[in-house]
Amino acid sequence: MTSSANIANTTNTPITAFADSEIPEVVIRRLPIYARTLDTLLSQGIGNISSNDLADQIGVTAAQIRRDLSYFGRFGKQGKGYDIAMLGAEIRRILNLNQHWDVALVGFGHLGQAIARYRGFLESNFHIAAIFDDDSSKIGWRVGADGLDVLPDEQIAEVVSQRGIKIGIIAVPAHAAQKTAEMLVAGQVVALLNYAPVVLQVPDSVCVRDIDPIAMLQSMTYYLDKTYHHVHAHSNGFVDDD
Amino acid sequence: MTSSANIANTTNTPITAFADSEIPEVVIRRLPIYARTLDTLLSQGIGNISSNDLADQIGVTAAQIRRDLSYFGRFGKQGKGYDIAMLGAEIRRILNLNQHWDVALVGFGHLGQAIARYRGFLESNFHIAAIFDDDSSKIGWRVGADGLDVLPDEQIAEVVSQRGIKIGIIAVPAHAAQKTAEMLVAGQVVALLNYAPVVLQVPDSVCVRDIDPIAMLQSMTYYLDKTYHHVHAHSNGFVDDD
DNA sequence: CTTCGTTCGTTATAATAATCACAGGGCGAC
DNA sequence: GTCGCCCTGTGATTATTATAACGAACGAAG
Repeated sequence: MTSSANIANTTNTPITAFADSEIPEVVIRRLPIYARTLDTLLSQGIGNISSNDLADQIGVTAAQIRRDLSYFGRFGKQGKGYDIAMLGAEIRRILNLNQHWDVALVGFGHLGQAIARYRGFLESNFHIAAIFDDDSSKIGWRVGADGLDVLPDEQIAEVVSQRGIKIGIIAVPAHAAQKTAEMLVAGQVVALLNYAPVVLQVPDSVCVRDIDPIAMLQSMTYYLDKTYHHVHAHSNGFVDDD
Repeated sequence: MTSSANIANTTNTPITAFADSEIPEVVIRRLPIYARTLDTLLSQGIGNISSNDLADQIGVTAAQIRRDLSYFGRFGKQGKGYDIAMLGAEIRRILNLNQHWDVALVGFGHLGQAIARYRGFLESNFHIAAIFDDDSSKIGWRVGADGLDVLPDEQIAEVVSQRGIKIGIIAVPAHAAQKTAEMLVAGQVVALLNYAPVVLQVPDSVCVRDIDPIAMLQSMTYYLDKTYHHVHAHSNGFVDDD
């Protein structure tokens, strides 16, 4: 059975099988932000923090943080707050961030190359272990420090399943995204990070996250125009009153 | 008063002033996907569609689509469904997508350059109208078809406010993101698309959307390991049983 | 040893969002 | 016309998520 991935990964009820746990998916999505914030605090030499102060840093309520964490255990001390190093480690353990995760990148155009070079990735616990493209002129390129070859996309399923890669990044044009998703799924990939502006149809067991900057901008202009519709100054100096 | 932007732009209740309308923000976030899907259908020569069929395409329920649209009016016909061209136009009107929006891009490293080149942007109704960087070696670069100059970031507030730019894209390293946000806000920008992995502290009146691929991956590995923790095949052919 | 201020974990409550379900409009067939 | 089917829009209901509130734990100070 196939169901399409949730819209822009917003609140949408995940009827999906990967999230049938008792812990709400929204909570899981907040954990990486908690972990990252704790890392920052730790690097500033701070040893512990109350849910209140942490909440201020992150922009949520203290109750939400305490509630979120309570799904997983009791990590704080009354009167004291949370030990930052310990809580960070706990969250990373919960999210399985203590291991490195191999990732397959499909699409090596501008976007794919930018992803491959992105410092955030290089510094993370995710490692691009295979790169694919359908453009024969790109096949065989040597990429990065570990000399990765760009492989033809027909090999996705075979290579990915052979290497046990469970995470795929889709950085292909919209028209090729669904096909790409299917090839990755055929190779037993169960998590997809999708940069293509399409709603992927994948089995319920596959977890999808969409990165969709245009949709984000478009959802913001809804609010924008409430105030800025009538007079819009352009860079040519003229004023455009529609 | 300043509040930090909501976590990863997930469900979080928007206490923020920009969203104090009666229409839920989650609904607004779905509209761009509806619009895009309708565009695709239209380009396939389909003239109208029922909420049921549209729901299948998008991966939501039909009731949700009907309910979402009902916030804005009555666009369908009983027994017939929605006229695709008309509904698409209505949604674009609601989202203020009928005008072009000038955008300021801050940060012209790998990421910023990839954004500037990204086809999705070029084809959208958003137009990069100013580019800033703090690296003096990049200042003065001529960029793109319209010969944009890369400007020093001290000029952000001045240039952005003078040109009436209301949308900013933050593509700077994490450590510079907060300062960048402040400069943009000082220039009267009211919508921020933030690629930096930090929670921005901005006034309630400013709308922020975060793009955070690492956080997305990290939230997916929570589910992954449930099944794939014990045996993790590496590309070297060995099997790593932790 | 007791008191006091602090802060957690958790239960109870409120707010939000999604779904159900159905009345009624619309259209084609006959 | 009227029957039957399809499909919308929306009130009612349920599910989910966030917030509030508070008892109990901890530690410092006297």
